[in-house]
Amino acid sequence: MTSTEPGHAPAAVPAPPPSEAPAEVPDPARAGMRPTKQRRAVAVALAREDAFASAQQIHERLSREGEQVGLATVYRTLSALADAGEVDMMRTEGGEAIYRSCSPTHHHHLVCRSCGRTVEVEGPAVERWTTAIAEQHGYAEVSHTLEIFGTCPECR
Amino acid sequence: MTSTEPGHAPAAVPAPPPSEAPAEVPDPARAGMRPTKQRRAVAVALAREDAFASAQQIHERLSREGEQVGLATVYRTLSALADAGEVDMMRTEGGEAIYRSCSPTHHHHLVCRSCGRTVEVEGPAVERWTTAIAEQHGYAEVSHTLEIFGTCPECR
DNA sequence: GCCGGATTGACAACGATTCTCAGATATCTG
DNA sequence: CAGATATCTGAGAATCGTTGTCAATCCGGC
Ligand SMILES: [Zn+2]
Ligand SMILES: [Zn+2]
Ligand SMILES: [Zn+2]
Ligand SMILES: [Zn+2]
Repeated sequence: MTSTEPGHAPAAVPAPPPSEAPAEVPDPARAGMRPTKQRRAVAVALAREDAFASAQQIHERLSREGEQVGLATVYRTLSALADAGEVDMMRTEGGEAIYRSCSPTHHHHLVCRSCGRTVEVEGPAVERWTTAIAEQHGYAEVSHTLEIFGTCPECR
Repeated sequence: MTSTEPGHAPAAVPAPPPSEAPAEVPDPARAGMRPTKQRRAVAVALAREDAFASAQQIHERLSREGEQVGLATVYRTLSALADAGEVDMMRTEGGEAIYRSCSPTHHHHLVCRSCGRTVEVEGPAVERWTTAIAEQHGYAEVSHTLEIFGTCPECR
């Protein structure tokens, strides 16, 4: 996992919040798209984000940091990465699409309603339950969505 | 619940899909809104629907059946009923808001990707799990969303 | 029936997302 | 490396679901 990091780790790191994993940078190429400068910029920007972000937010951040990427391109790139499974996509209560660079395995999210801080969670039991329920009712090709919302410790 | 039907039930009914509960009609009044003709029309239309429906769909159906209700009113009514908890609201993959008249208790949905046919499901274990996970991470005021998608028997 | 606040509806306004298409680029070929 | 070619980009127009505006209408209570 941290294998890409040069092994210079000092012993006294200030305890990086044990929670988050080192946000892997989504790879356009891996998604079968040409790795253009713009796409890489979007991927990197998203990887830096520690919460779900909308296309507009990413675009705004890129602009603010000098990276000139057209809004339409940001939309296209995020949408494509999501389709390819390189990033996770969910919708705000208002219906806006928001994206996040997550670990590659199937998981769900525990999201802070206030600051957006997100924890990835896994629930094998739930996975089994959804499949079982669906099959019980004769539904095939089962998939599901599951998100948990709450107010994180920092925000209380 | 079939009490509004005259009791002429022959023994050979084509097996009404044993699945569905008798869709209760959402009550505007119960939601603290004046029970106007338009609102009742929307409520009834929704209750008749056996799948999630969008504001536009409801509006279209009403128009087709003679009931003249402004599109804006349909939007306002559905949104208000949802806020009041009289109906369930979820979003399509495309972000469109869709509504359904459901049983009043907390539940989730098993939805057919193709025809929208919906089964209400309950999972006490999942409820407990989400709460536990959230508290484990220090998140408070926990809520969650969970939907299961698949292709129903009729659509295969 | 009459009054005042709630509701409606036609239409404008909005915000997010997608489309269009000419010009810039990445990749491939030789 | 140059040229051919398919892909990608960006600015702005266009879509689309949804909400805001506001005069006309309706509802419930007196
Ligand atoms: Zn994720
Ligand atoms: Zn928080
Ligand atoms: Zn429901
Ligand atoms: Zn179906």
